[in-house]
Amino acid sequence: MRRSKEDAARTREQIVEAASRLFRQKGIAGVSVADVMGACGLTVGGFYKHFKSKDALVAEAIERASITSTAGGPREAEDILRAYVSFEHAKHPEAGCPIAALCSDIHREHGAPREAFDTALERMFERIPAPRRQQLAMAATAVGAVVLARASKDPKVAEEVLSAARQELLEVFHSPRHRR
Amino acid sequence: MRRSKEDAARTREQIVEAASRLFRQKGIAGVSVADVMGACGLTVGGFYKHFKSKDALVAEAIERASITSTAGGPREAEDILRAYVSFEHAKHPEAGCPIAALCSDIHREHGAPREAFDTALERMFERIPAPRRQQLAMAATAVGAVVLARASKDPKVAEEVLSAARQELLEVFHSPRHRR
DNA sequence: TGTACATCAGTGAACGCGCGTTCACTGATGTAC
DNA sequence: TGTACATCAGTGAACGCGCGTTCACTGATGTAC
Repeated sequence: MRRSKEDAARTREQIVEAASRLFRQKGIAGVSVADVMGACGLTVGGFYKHFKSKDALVAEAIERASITSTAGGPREAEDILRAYVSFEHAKHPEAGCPIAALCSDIHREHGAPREAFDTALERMFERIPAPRRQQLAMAATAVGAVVLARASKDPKVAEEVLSAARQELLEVFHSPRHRR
Repeated sequence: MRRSKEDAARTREQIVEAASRLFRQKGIAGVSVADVMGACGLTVGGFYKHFKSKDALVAEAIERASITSTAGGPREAEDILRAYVSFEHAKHPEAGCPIAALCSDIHREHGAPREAFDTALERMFERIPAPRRQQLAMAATAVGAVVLARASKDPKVAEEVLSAARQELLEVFHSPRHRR
């Protein structure tokens, strides 16, 4: 039956929120529209009252994740870096960076999800207080470390990779080569 | 109808080869058993005369890619690095590093594919002539750069990321911090 | 070396299943009078 | 303010489709005599 405008808006928010967590956790192809709706206590059919297609939701979920995953975290560049390249982050993709979580899913996508990802990528670069060249190199190291840590079965190797990348990044930050 | 032992062995090789290229290009979930067999000019049914399951093929395909993707390339560490963190590599996942191609697919897999990937990962680390800590950090940067280059829609950004990572890696290689 | 038979690589249709999307329906909400 | 009606959020079944896997079948290959 029909719901009030406020209820409907709240439902829509819930769907984006759930999708944003589920996609990061299980990948885009690994989560069905029914999974997302189920996580909100709803049934599949209602989905299309809120979104044109699964792709439209994917795009919104990426954008949402790209904004909220950095909110409430540390403010200082070094602390952000330490939090990003951490075991905690590697262990919890559903609450973490959508770029690290979806980077190899995304290059098979087209249209809106692709563009949302590109925007998220630029947003990430901008958050690193360094000249462009180092923004890019540091982003590569940070994302690579998290992705490899997640990929390796052995948590000891995961921690090793993260710690190595963390050290490397902090050295770059402190080296005379690094100019703000 | 039945084929000679030699023909059958050749077919098996063909399947692994085709799978190894297709999985790297389109992801594990993006390639069906029928796709692989079709690429070899065969029909689906015959697949199970050669492999227990799709997963068994995935594991073999990863192992194969991990060995062949480095064969025939440059021998010198710096040249290997330059070839790895290149636009050419980013543009051709099907012939490149299976780790960069499948890193975010893999952490949803279990069993044999997972183990094959772990082995490939260790193989990659070992190929970098540096102390363990730097092997890991450099691998993270290299993989991260290729993955981000592939993820970004704009080829200019892709080239920027690769070039930044390449420079960073070469500096680490040449810095006094780097000890063989 | 020749013959009879078992083996098995490859075919093509079928299986159950889960997917994204559509649809007729329900009934509370919102609106026009 | 009260009433009649249109709207539309959410339901649950159905759609066509592609998937991994199974299966009865075919006929050349390999083997036992």
